[in-house]
Amino acid sequence: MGRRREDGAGHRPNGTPSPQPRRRPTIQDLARAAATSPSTASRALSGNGYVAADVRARVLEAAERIGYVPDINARTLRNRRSRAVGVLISDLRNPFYANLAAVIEQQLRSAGYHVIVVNNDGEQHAEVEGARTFLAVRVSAAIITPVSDRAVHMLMDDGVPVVQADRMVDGLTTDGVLVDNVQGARRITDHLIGLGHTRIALLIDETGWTTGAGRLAGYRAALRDAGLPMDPDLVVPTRFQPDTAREAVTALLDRRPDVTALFAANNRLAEGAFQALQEGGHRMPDDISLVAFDDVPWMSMVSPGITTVDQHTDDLGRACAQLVVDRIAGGAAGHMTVRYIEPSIVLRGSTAPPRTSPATPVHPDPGPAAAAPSA
Amino acid sequence: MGRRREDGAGHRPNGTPSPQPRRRPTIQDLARAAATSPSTASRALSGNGYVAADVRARVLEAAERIGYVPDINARTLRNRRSRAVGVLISDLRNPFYANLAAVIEQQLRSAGYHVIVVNNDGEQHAEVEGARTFLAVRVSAAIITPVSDRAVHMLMDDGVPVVQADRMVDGLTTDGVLVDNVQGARRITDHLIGLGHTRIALLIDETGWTTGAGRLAGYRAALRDAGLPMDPDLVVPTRFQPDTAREAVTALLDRRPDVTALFAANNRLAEGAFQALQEGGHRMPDDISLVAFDDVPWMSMVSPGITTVDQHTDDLGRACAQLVVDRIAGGAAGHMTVRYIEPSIVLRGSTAPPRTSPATPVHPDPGPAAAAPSA
DNA sequence: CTGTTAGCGCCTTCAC
DNA sequence: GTGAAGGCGCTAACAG
Repeated sequence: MGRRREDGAGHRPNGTPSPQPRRRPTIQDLARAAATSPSTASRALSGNGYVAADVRARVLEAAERIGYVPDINARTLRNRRSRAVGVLISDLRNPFYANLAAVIEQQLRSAGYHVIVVNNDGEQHAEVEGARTFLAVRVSAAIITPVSDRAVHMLMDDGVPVVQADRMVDGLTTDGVLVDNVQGARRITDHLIGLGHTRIALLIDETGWTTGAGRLAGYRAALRDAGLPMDPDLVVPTRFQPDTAREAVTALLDRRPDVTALFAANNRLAEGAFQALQEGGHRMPDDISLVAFDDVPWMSMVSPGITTVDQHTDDLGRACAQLVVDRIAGGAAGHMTVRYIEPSIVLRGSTAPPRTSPATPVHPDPGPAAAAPSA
Repeated sequence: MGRRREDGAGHRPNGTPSPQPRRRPTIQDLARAAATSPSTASRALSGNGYVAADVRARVLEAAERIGYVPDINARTLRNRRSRAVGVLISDLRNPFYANLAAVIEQQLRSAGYHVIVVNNDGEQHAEVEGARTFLAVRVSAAIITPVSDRAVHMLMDDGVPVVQADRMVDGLTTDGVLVDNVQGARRITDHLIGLGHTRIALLIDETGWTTGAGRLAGYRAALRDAGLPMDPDLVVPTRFQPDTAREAVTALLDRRPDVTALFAANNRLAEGAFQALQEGGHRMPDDISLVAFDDVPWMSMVSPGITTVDQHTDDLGRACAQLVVDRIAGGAAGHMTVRYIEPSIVLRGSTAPPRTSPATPVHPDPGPAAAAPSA
C-alpha cells in the first residue's frame, strides 16, 4: 500500500488527490495520442470540416482511451456561445415548479444542453442575481418564471433569448408559454354554477401577474355570463402562504356562512383552504364545494378528491424547451411567439350541488344564522 | 421608428438583436472606462493585490456604469476552477428530491456558487452523462444521489470532490450525508409493535442501496428485539412505481388478511399502498395501520394522516452543501466524513392498535373470513 | 484533407 | 501601487 502516483489511475480519496490536481488531458494531449494535430482532433470530434475516416477513428479511439473530456469553458470562450441554458424558477419546493423544472431539464438535456437552475424564491433580488449569473456564464438562452421585469430585460439587453414561463411580465419582447388562465378559471367556475352554486368565493393571492389577473377575470366572466351578481366581498385576498390562506378561509366562512363554493386560485391556497374546511368541520362537498387551479398530487389522494384545473405542466415545460431550442437555432429570426396551453378540468369528489335549494332570490337573504357585519 | 443601432441601448426583441450579437464589455473596456489597466481593474474587482482606494472606486463605478459582467468561462479557464457545483439528482418530480435540490441550491447560491442540475431519472446512462458534463464544465464539486458507482468514480478520478447524498454506493472514498435508515425504520416498526401489531408487512422496492438495506434491517431488528417471528412472506418486494406498489398491496392483503399493519419503505410506495387500502375498502387505522418512510406533503393532507418517518430533508440538503463548501475550501485535507441525519417519527392517524386482540396464538390462525390460497 | 496561427477574456506573475 | 506579457484550452481562419 505505497503512495499513489500523482497521475496514477484508480480511485483516490475524494477528489483533489494531491496539492496540485492532476492535469486533465487537453486536445493537445489527444492530438499527440492520435498522432495528429489539435485542429484535426477538434474537427474529428466536432464533425466540422474535413477529416479522413481513419484519422477520425484514431482520434475517437484515443479520446476514449485517454479519457479526454473537452473543456466547455474554453470552448465557450472561443465560440462565444455555450450549450448552457439558465432556468430561473420560483420555488422548487412547489410541485408545480418542480415539475416544470424537471420537464425542462429533461427536454433540454436530450437536446444537448445543460441547465443552470436558480431559485428566485419569489424575490426580485435573487432573480436579478440569477440573471447576472446567466450572463456571466454566457448561457445561450434562459427560461424564467418572472417575478419582475428586471431579469428579463437584463438578459434581453445583452442579446440572450428569454422564454417567460407560466406568466409574463413583458408581453411584447420575448417568447412565452402561458396557461389560458381565463379559460380555465371560467370553466371551473362554470362547473360550479352548473351545479347550482350562486355564492362562490374566490381565494386569491395576487392579481398583478398574468396568472392571478387571468384567473380573476375568468371567474368574473363566468359569473357575469350566468347573470350572477359579482359580490366583491367574495373575492378574498390572501398571502401566498397556506397558513394565511387557511385563516382567510376560516374568517370568510365565519363572516359569510352563505357561501356554498370556494375557488382557490392555486395549489398552495388550495392547501390552506382544504385545511380550513377540515378544521372548521365543513364537509366537502355536502356543506361546501371546493375547487382549485393547478392539479397537484395531494388533490387526488385526499377524500374527497379536489376538483381542479389541470394546467398540463408537462406540456408547458416541453413548450418552453422547444421555444428555447428553436430560438437558439433560429437566432433573432421570426417574431415573438406566445404559446397558450389549454387547461382541462378534472372532476373529483369535492364538488356537488349546494345543499340548500339552488334557486336563490334575486336579493339573496344572507340567512338568519349569521349576523354579518356590513363592513 | 428607424433601425436600431447595433450597439444601441434599450430593449430589443428577444435577444440576438442582429446577425452578430453586441460585444459585451470586457475587462479591457472596463479598464479603459476607468482610465487604468486591465490588471488593475482585475485586482480592484477581485480584491487580490494592491489597488489604491480611489482607483478601486473608479473601477467599481465604471463597472456599474458600463454594465460589466465578468466572463465566468474565461475566469474558469484561467483559474482552472469554477464556482459551479454539479447536482445529480434522481427525480425532481419526487418531492423528496425536489426539496433536496431546493435546499442545496439555496445554500450554495448564498455561498457564492451556482448549480448545474441533472436529473438521472434512476438511469445509469443519464448519470454517467451528467458526470461527463460536470467534468466538462470543471465543476468544483458534485452532489450526487447515486444510482451506480460509475459517476462517482469518474468524478473522483478527475479530482472532483463528491458528496453522496441520501445513499452511498461507495462508502470509502467520498463524503456523504445519510439518513439513519436503520434507526428510523426500527423506531417506526417499534411504534407499531408497541400498539400491539405482530404481523407487520414491509413494502419495499430495493435492498441494494443503503436506503433500502437500512430500512429492511431496521424493520428486522425491531421484530427480532420484540421476539416476533420474521415472516419472509411479509416482506413484499415491488417496483418503484406507485401503481406496482398498489397491486402488490392488494395482492398481499388478499393473500394474507391477517396482516394488521403495513410499512411502506418510501413516499412513492406509500402512495400506492394508500390507494390500495382505500380502493380495497380497508379502513385506516381500524382495519389496518399504515406507516411510511419519508414524510411528504400529501401525508398530512389525507385523512387519516399517515404516521411516518421524517427524514429532515432540509438538514440533509444543508449538510450536503456544507460538506461541499468545506471540501472545496479545504482541498483534500482531512478524511472523508459521513454525516448521519437522525430521522424522527411523526405520529398521525393512520396507526392504532389492531382491531383483534393483540394477544395472538403462537401459530396464528389466519381467521375464518378469507380462504387464503396457500400459494 | 491537414497543420500552423491567432485570439476568445481573464488573472497572475514579473518588472517597474 | 501599477502595467505589460503570457497562457489557460479551444476552434476558425488560412495556407499548404
